[in-house]
Parts: sequence; structure tokens; C-alpha cells
Amino acid sequence: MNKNIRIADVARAAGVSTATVSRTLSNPAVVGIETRARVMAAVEATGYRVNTAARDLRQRRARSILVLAPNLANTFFGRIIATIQEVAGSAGLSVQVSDSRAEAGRIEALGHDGRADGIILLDGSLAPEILARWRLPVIELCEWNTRATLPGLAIDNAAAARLAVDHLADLGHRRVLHIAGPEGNVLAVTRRDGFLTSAAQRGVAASIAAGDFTMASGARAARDWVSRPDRPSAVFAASDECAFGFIAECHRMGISVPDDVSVVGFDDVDFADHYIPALTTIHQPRVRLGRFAAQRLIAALTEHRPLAPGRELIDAHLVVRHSTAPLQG
Amino acid sequence: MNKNIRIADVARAAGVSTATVSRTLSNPAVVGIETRARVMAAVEATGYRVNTAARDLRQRRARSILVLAPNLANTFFGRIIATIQEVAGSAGLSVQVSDSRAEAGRIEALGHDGRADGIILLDGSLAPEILARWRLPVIELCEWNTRATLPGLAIDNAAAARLAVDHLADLGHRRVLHIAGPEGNVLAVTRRDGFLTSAAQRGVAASIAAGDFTMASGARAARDWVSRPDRPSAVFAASDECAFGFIAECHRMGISVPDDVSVVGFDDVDFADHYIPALTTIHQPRVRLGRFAAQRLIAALTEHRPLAPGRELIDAHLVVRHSTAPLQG
DNA sequence: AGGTGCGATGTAATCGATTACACGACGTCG
DNA sequence: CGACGTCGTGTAATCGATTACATCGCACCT
Repeated sequence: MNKNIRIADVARAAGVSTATVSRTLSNPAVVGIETRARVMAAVEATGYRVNTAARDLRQRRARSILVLAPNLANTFFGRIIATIQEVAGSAGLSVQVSDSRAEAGRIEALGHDGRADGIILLDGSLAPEILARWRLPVIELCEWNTRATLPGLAIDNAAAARLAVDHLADLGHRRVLHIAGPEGNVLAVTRRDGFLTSAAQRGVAASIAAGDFTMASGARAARDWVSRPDRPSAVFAASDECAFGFIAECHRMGISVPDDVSVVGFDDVDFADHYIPALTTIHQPRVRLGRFAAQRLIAALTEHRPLAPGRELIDAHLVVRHSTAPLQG
Repeated sequence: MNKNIRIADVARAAGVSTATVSRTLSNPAVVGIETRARVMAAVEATGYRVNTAARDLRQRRARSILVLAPNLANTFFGRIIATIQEVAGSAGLSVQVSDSRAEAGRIEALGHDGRADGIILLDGSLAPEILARWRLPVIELCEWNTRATLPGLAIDNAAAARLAVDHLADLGHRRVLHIAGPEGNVLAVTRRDGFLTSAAQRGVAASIAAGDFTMASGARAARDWVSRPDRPSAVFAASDECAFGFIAECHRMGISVPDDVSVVGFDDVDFADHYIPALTTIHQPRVRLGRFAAQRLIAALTEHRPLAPGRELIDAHLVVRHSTAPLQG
């Protein structure tokens, strides 16, 4: 506010030059042992803190990474962001967050204003032209635009869909409904296609209901489903929230899960284990995803080299709980 | 990366001085109309972007606010952070997030490193000495340390507890259990005290179970509760998650909510409406909380004046759903 | 003795935008 | 006609830390 202690003040207090103070703080090894002590004492006495704007300007970097997600309020991103923050924090980087939907008009600037050294992108729906114009390292996490070719990290969604289908088929279900995610969303498409392929291979009759990952869309799908003459006996929802919506609506309609219909979710959010019934779902290792992405980006930044290109898929697994059961007679 | 387009490059391209370029960008009104056009064209042609580090250094501000929460992965903070980001974004400020637990050792520096102009603090458990040393505007949101006296904003937790008690008493319940939040947490204490006071006034027999807001603690409380000889017929949980844990455990034990026991939660997280049964709970207006806090902080920053002191309480209300019912004969 | 090398420190340029101050041109008014 | 205000623009100081380069002293070697 009032007192702005500069490095020059510390230098004066310690009777050395500003260069020596700077070196003491950032590279103590090169400074004489007793000078070092004198400087540290002066730093202590003055209460000096580096001015990061000045340092950032001189060093041409921001010591900050940006996490860009389509909807910050979404439960799913919470833990990922928390993990990224943890990794970044211990590397001395700060984390800024932005909502790629709310900030749609400002997106382009985010990669150009120099406030961030790198970006972790959790939104696969951004225009590739914008991404291409960014001049900083970007890593796509969980989803990506198939037209772009940035480094990325995600789970193998097709394989995950297969796990769900196999589980339901093993339980004896012959007709399975998939409540899909929004058209155009890469995750939604990959899961749906994985579902259709696996269902065909297992000889399971597959049908698709429109959805958008939300509970509301799950509830809607339930109302449609219930009025079908040939109701599938099992449902694979593209997200846990969607599954919750479906189950809640079934409950309201007096239909029992898993007695009357089996339901598999996707994500394994924290609530899944405590829902009623506890939800059988695909577990996404969100901590690993967040950690890997952050580490990969930060390593590139600190080693001052570009991100290694290439997309990496990691395995998800199925967590069997109580929302699925063998097909009734 | 390679090309660093500086304001000087734009100036050269437009045949004016750097001062004129700067003025055109930040205060167009003072620049001649045709000069302005020439500069804008040059900006366009060169693809110039301001270097925020340089601007921040010169203007002694960061155009950024920091949101500090005890657990970024917590569902409850998601929407608040999203709202803050939205408000800040449209004011041209960026939002950085940090976890006050994971970053415990670095907290003090966050208020001193000049990366943020102000802080929104969602953690009431920080040492007041640290807060006192920060030299930037801080607003406490949702909870605060009673020993500190920073500007703050929260719902009236005691009044909210009264709403819950009144509701249960009106339904005929004479014995109510409160599953409290962690000792030492201001929210937990205020809610518990509010509960005890209201219960006494309504002539309701009150008892308290230990908890810590988590689903696990709710489940634990359910197991304790079930073995009591004089089971209370209603439960008021200090958080929705805790209520979910309680209900899920009841379900596992074959006890029905609300037939055998009524449950009221606290927060009204997104899932509350879709739980089975849909949860009767205290609605916290998270969007309003986030928006008000952000607006109050940002107004102070842009008008270049200190935050008005004082704590503000806003009303929460009760949302009656299906987890509560009249006491059975 | 003189040269070489190394370790410790200082001097000053640099990062890039903002802005106080100065200046010139032009119009208005007494 | 000269004083004065206004408008538009340029010059250069400034924000504060980092760091390339220069300097100095001392030890060690031939």
C-alpha cells in the first residue's frame, strides 16, 4: 500500500548492490557465505517481497498456468482443478481458472495476454483456429477437438464403454439403452461409438437416447424409456449425473433400480458411492489425470522446451456397486 | 515465442510515438480521430497484444483476484468460484485459485507477492495474524474467523438453523438430532448453537452427534443413531453431504427416510433435488454470495478505495422436498 | 615477478508499457 | 495584436527485478 520495499532498500540495508541481493534470493550458491547472511538479515528486517510483475517482465514469463474448462461449476472438474493447483503450487506456479463458455469472447486473448505460461484445456469444443494462434504450450485434458492436434491426455473412452457393455451383457441383459452426451462433444461421441461397437460384438440390442450429461436429461430419458413397448432392461448413461437423473425419475415413477432396470454411470463422482442405490460406474482417475497433465506441462515449462506432442490414453475401470443386477427371469 | 511485438513496433508502423499508441488503446477519447484509426490499423496489422507484466509493473496492480478455499475439490465451492470468475472476467480481471489447506505453508506469501489485487477468502480457519499482515483488500465469504474483523459476507446460519428446527417441530417431531460440522469451524458452531437455541425455544429435545460435513461422517452418525434406545425421529445435518451419508446408511440398514426418520440437510447442492428421496434442505444462494462478494471487491479495486468494513448477512431459505414427513403416530 | 584463473561483487542495460510534462498549432477574446 | 486556453502529440522518466559484463582481489603456478 504505502511502503513499497524494493530490492534497492534491502541492498542499502545490507550494504551491497541490488545484484547481490537478487542473487542471494535466487541463486544463493554464488554469493559469499557471510554476505549471504547479511542480505538475508536485511530481507528479514525490511520485510521485503519480490515484485512479481517486475520479475515476470524481465524474465518474460508469468509463473502461472491457466485451466480452461467449459463449466467451472461442474462437479467433475473440481478435483481435477484441485490436483492441478496442488502440483502447480508446489512448483511455485499459480493457477488461474477461466470458463470457456462464459468467457467465449475473451478466449483468444487468454493465450496472448502473457498472464499464463501454459494452458490446460478441458474443453474440446474450441475452434482449432483459435488454438493454433496461441503461442504457448497447451495440453488438452479429458477431451479434445479431433480437428486439432495438440498434446493431450485422457482416458480410453471407447474401452470404458466396452467395460460397461461387457458388464451388462455378462449379467444377461440383451437390450441396452445408452443415454448419450451432447452431439458434437467428443467424449459423447467416443462413448456412444464405443458402446455401439461393443454392443454389436456382444450381440446386444443397442438403442440411443439423446442427452447432455445433465440430471435433467437423465430424467427426461427415463420418462421416454418408460413408455417404450420394448423397454431395454439396462441403461448405460454417458455421465453419473445423467444416471442419477434417470434413477431419481424411475424412483418417482415407482420403478426400482436395479430390480426393474440396471444402470451404469460414467465418471465415478464422489456421490456415486453414496447414491441410493450406490452407482455402478466407470471410474475416471481424476487425480491421475490432473496430476499427469500438470506435471507434463510444468516439466516442459521449467525445462524450457516445447511439450512433447502426442495424445496419451490411460485406462479407466469399472466399479461395480448396487445399481446393476442380473436380468430378472 | 519468437516475435515479440512491442508497443514500439506498432508506433513505428503507425508513424506515431509509443505514448500515442498507449493512449489509443487505453483512453481513445484523447487521441485525434484519424490518428486513432491509423493506430488501430497498425495494431491489427502487427497483431499486437499488450504485455501485462509491463503494464502491471507500471500501474502497480495485477488485474487479478485470488480465491482461497479450504478444499477446491468440494462441490460447494464450484459454483461460487464459477460465479466469481464470471463477474471478474467481465470486469477484465483474471481469477486465480488456491487451496488454503494444500498451500498452508505458502498462504502468507499469496497476499504479498503482488500477483493478486484482492482476495476472496472462503476459509474461516486461517490465523488472524497472517490476515492482518496482508496489505491488500480481503473479503471473507461464507465463513470467517471470529477473532478477525475483515469485511465479510455470509448467510445467517443461526436463522437458517431455526428454519430447520421450526420445520421439524411443525411436523410434530419432539426429538431432533443434529449432526454437527467439525469443532472449531465457525459455520459448524453457528449452526449448532442456532440449532440448540431454537430447539430449546420450541421445546424440542436436542442432541448432537459429531461430524465433519462429509458423507462418511453422516454414515457414521447413522450407525450410532440406530443403536440408541431413544432414537430421535428427525435429523438436521450440518451439510447436504452429511445428510446423504446418513440417508444412504439408513437405506443400507433397511430404515426408510422419511417414513422412519426425517432428514434436513444444509446447502442445497445440485444433487439435493435428485437424491432419493429428494432432500429437504437449507438453500444457500451461492450465486448471490459469489456475485456480491466479487462485485464488492471489484468495486473497491476499480474505484481505488478500501473495502467498506462490516459483515453482511443474507437470508437463506428452506426448500421442502421429500426427506421430511410428519411424525408417525 | 608476472601471468592465469577463479570467486565475489558492482555497474548498468534491459524487459515493455504508462504517464507527467513539455511543446507546437490553432482558435478565441479583450 | 498579444495573451491565453485547448487539443493532439512527443520525450523521457518510471515501475522493480534480473543479468551480461566488467572489475577487483587473491591464490597459485612457472
